[in-house]
Amino acid sequence: MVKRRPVATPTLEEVAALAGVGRGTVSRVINNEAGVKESTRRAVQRAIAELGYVPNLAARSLAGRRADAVALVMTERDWRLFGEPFFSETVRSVGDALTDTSVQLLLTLVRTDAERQRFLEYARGGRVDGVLLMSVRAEDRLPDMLADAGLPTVLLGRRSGDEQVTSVDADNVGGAREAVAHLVRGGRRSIATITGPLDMYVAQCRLRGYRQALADAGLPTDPSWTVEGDFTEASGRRAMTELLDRHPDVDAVLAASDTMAAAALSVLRAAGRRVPDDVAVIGFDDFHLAQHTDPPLTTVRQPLEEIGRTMVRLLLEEMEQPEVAWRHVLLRTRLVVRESA
Amino acid sequence: MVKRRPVATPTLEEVAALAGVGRGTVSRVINNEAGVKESTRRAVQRAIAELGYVPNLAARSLAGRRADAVALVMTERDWRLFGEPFFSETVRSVGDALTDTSVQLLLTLVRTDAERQRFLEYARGGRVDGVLLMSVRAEDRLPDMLADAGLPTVLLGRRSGDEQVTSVDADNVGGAREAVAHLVRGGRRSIATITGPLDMYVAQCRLRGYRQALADAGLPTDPSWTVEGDFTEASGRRAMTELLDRHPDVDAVLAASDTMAAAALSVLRAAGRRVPDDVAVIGFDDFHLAQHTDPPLTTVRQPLEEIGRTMVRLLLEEMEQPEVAWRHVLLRTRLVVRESA
DNA sequence: CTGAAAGCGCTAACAC
DNA sequence: GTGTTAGCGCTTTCAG
Repeated sequence: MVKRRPVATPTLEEVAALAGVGRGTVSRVINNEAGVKESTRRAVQRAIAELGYVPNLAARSLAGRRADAVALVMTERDWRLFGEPFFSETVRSVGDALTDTSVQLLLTLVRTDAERQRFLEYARGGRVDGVLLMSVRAEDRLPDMLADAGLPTVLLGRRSGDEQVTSVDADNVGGAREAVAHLVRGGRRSIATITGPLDMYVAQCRLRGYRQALADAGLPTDPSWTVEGDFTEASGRRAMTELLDRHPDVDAVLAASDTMAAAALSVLRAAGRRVPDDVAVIGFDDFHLAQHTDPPLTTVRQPLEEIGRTMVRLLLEEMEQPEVAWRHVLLRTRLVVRESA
Repeated sequence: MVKRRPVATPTLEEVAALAGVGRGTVSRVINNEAGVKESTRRAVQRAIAELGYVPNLAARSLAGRRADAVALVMTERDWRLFGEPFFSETVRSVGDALTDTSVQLLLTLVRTDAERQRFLEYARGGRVDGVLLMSVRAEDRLPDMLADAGLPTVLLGRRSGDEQVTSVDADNVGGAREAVAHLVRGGRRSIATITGPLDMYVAQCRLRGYRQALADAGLPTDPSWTVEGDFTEASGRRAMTELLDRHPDVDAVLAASDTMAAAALSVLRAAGRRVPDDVAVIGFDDFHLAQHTDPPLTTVRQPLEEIGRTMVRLLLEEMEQPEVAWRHVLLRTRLVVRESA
C-alpha cells in the first residue's frame, strides 16, 4: 500500500567492507574478471546479494569511459513507418544481434529540432557508445555531427553516392537490375518503371539498376517509360495510369516499393489487363503485397535480418577499435519469383 | 574521407580556465542558473563555443544524481503491436508530452529474460529517472521491482484490480457500460459480448461493464451470451460463429477489440445478417475498423493522446517529489456513434 | 556574485 | 591474488 522511499543504494565500498575485501576485488567480481580466488569471489557475491547491491552506472561510465548502450535513432520519416514490417523487422534484428551482449539498445525518436538537439547532447555527452540511424534524409547532417564527435555511427542506407559515414544497405542497383533481367528473360520488351522520389538515393539506385538491365539487354531506355512516384499507394496509382496512357503496350513494370506495385496492379486490373499474363509487375519487398494482392507478385526482397545484424557488427567493431575511415556494406537482395512471367 | 579520431572532449575545467573563471561559475552558466553577472555569463558562453564543449553526462549524473532520461518499456506483447495505432499513438503522445522538457525519452525492448535483466540493471543503475511501461502481463513483476527500487514507475493499464503501481488507464468498465446502454436505448435486447482473454484485467473490466449495463437495464446476463476471445481476428470469428449458433436471435454484439468487431461483422454478413439493421456491432477503438469495414461501426474510443500525456505528468510529478503511495488515473472513453442503431 | 574544495561511486594502475 | 590509490568531470556547499 505504501510505496517505499527510495532506499539509499549500497555502494561498492559497503560491499567490500561486508565481504572483508578491498574495492578492487569487488569490482573484479562484478565485472567477471578472471584472477579472483573462488572463495573470495563467493564471499563477495554473498555480500552483494545480502545488500542488494546494484552498480551505479554513472560512476562506472565516468571511470570506465563507456556507457554500455547504443542508440537506434528513428527520424520523422521512420516514425510514419512505425508499423511497417521493414521497420519493425529491422529493429527486431538489431535487438536480436545485441541480445547476447551487455549492451542496452535504446530507441530514440528524433522528430523535431528540439528532440534532435537533445539527442545530440545525449549522445555526445557519452550516454551511448554508438549510434545506429535509420533512413536518414539526404540533407540531414545528424550522422556527420555524431561521427565528427567521434561516436561510432552506422547508417541504414546511404544519403548519397558519396556517403561519408559507415553504412549498410541493400544492393538496390543489383536488385533492380536482376529483376529487370528476369523480365527480359521472360520475353518482356516494353518494360516501364515507377521510381521512388528521386531525391532519395535509394530511388536513384533502383532506377539505375533498371537502366543498366535494359542497356545490358540492348533495349532502349526512353524517359517516357519512367515515372516518378514517392513510394505511396496514391503515387503508384497515378504513375501507372500515366504509363498506361503513354504506353498502352507496356508489358512489364518495375515498382520501387511494394505499395506502389500493389497500386499498379490494381490500376492494371481496373483497366482490364491481366497480371501477369498480360503485364508483369515486380516490386521491392512484399509486406503489403502479401496482404493485398492475389496472387502475390514477384518481388525483390531485402535481407532485413542481415541488415540489422550487419549494422550491429560494424558498430561493435568500431566501438572496440575506432576505424580511421568509414565503410559501406552492400547486401545482396533476393528475387522471389511467384509467377511464370 | 578520413574519419577524425575521437577528439579529446574538453572539460568544464578547461572552459573555466579559458574564460578565466572558476568551475562553479561555468557549471552555473551551463545549467542556466540565475545569479551570474551577464558579462561573465557571456564570457563563459564564448569559451564554451570556442572549445566546442559538451557536458559529460556521466559526471553530471554522478554528481547530480539524476539522469535526465526516462524509459518507455515495450514488452513482448507490445512488440507484436508495434504497428498498431494504439501503440504508436501512445508513444507519440508520450514523446510530445516530453518535448518541452530536457528529459530524453528512451524506448527499450524487453522481450527475453536476458533483456529484462539487462534493463533492470540499466534502470536501477540510475540511467533513467523513471519508467513507463506498456501493457504489462498480469504475472510480470517488473513494475514492482522497479517501484521497489525507488524508481518512479507508471503503468499503462493495470495488471489486476489491486494494482500496486501507479497507473493510467481508460475507464473500460464505464466505456463498455455506456456502449451497451446505447444499444439498449436503441431497442436491442439480445446483446452478446465477445471478450478479450479473461486473464487480462482490461478484458475483465470490459466484461464487467457489459454486465453492469445489462443489470442496469433489468436484462438477464446469461453466460451463454458471453464468449471469450483473445483480441485477434481469428478468435473474433470463432466467437461470433459460436454466438450465432447458440443464439440466432442475437441483435447486438459488444466486442472487446476492434479487430474482433471487424471479424464479427464479416461473420454476420456471411451469415446473411444485415449490420446494423439486423445486428448492431460495437468494438473498442476503430483503427482497423476504419480500414476494413464499410460503413465503420460504432466504437468505444480510448483517449490515447490523453493517456500518454497523463502518464508523463504522473511520472514527472513522482520524479520531482516522490509519492508515498501509488495512484491510479482512469480516463473517460468516448462513444463514437456511426450508425442509427 | 564567484572561487575553492569536497565528494558522487567506480575503474584501473600499481604495489604488495 | 588482492588491497590501495589516483583520478573520471561534474554539482554543490561554503566562504568570501
